[in-house]
Amino acid sequence: MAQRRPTLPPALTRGHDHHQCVHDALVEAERLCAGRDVRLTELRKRVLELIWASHAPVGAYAIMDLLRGEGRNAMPPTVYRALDFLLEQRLIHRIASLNAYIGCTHPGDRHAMQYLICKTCGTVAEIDNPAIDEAIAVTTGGLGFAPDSQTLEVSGICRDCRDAAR
Amino acid sequence: MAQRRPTLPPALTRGHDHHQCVHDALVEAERLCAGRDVRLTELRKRVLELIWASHAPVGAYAIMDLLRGEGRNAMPPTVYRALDFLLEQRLIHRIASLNAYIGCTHPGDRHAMQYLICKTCGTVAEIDNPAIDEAIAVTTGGLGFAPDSQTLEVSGICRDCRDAAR
DNA sequence: CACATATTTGTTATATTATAACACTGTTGA
DNA sequence: TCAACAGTGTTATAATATAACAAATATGTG
Repeated sequence: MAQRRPTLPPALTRGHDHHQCVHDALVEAERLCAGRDVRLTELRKRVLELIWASHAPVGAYAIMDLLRGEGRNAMPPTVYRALDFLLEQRLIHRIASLNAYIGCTHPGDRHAMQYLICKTCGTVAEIDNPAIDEAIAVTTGGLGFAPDSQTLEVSGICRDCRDAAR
Repeated sequence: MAQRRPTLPPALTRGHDHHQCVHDALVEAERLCAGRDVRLTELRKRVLELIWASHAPVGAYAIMDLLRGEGRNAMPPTVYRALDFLLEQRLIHRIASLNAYIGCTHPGDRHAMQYLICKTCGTVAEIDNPAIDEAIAVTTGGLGFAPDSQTLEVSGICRDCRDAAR
């Protein structure tokens, strides 16, 4: 098994082409859904795009307002059903401590959720450190606990905000 | 600095004296609050006791119902304020993925939240594995991210429930 | 003790997040 | 063509949490 290197979180990658980044995420989503034989409908795709467009976690009701802003008469179930689909397909994640949703940066491979949440600017960075997973596996294994999903949400202040504060 | 050994979570310790365990938690809470010069009032103490008595995470509205059951006319703010106090004093933790609260098993020392949540029986085990903290510290340090709080919530099936299923 | 102050609790109202239930529409395949 | 199913619309409501202000209780000081 190839060792994964910790990925540099997009939100911490200054000056990236955000438009391109959203586009790539949509293309990848199309590809994955086609391969899984599930339908990335217009609505689902639009919700995914709105989530990616912010690059920060978005609440369900914020998404609803955005949809309404474009003339669609969106009610909560409409949004939540789209979110449920995207969550199931692991194209987005839910950040429980924020009641908000964010695009998954590597939706192809099943993986644990690991997030750094900046309290100051609100950006969230998805990290991917195998060492964390291993440490968790040691503990769960020792206790006979069979994990099937997890979320790690670290709240703090990102480098940019710390630099700006000085 | 002394190396902490992973603690055996109370919920996974079969046959423990639960009454004693609740009592100990309350005594420890009294001690900590006295030392910190904050007031563990009757209401706050009762809420803490109700949370400990369940040994599984309890929702705010469940606590409200319990208080009402004993004649107290509890409204949401009453409960949430008590919860806020207990959270601030780190006598309880909030499990974001469940919108529920649970007693902290070692409230004396500031520590990261690490929980194993059994989907079958609903019990939650607080774990304390320094290796997880270290792995997280490596990543946050490398990214210049200054963490100040975190939650790790692992959902799965505990040993007892797996054994019972066979 | 008496009083001023601050803390805690009560009360009313409302915000925020999420789901249930059922009707309608569109897509797919026989 | 039409039966079956998946997806979306619509109405209502559940579950979780907070704002704002009033009343009660505790604490420190003269």
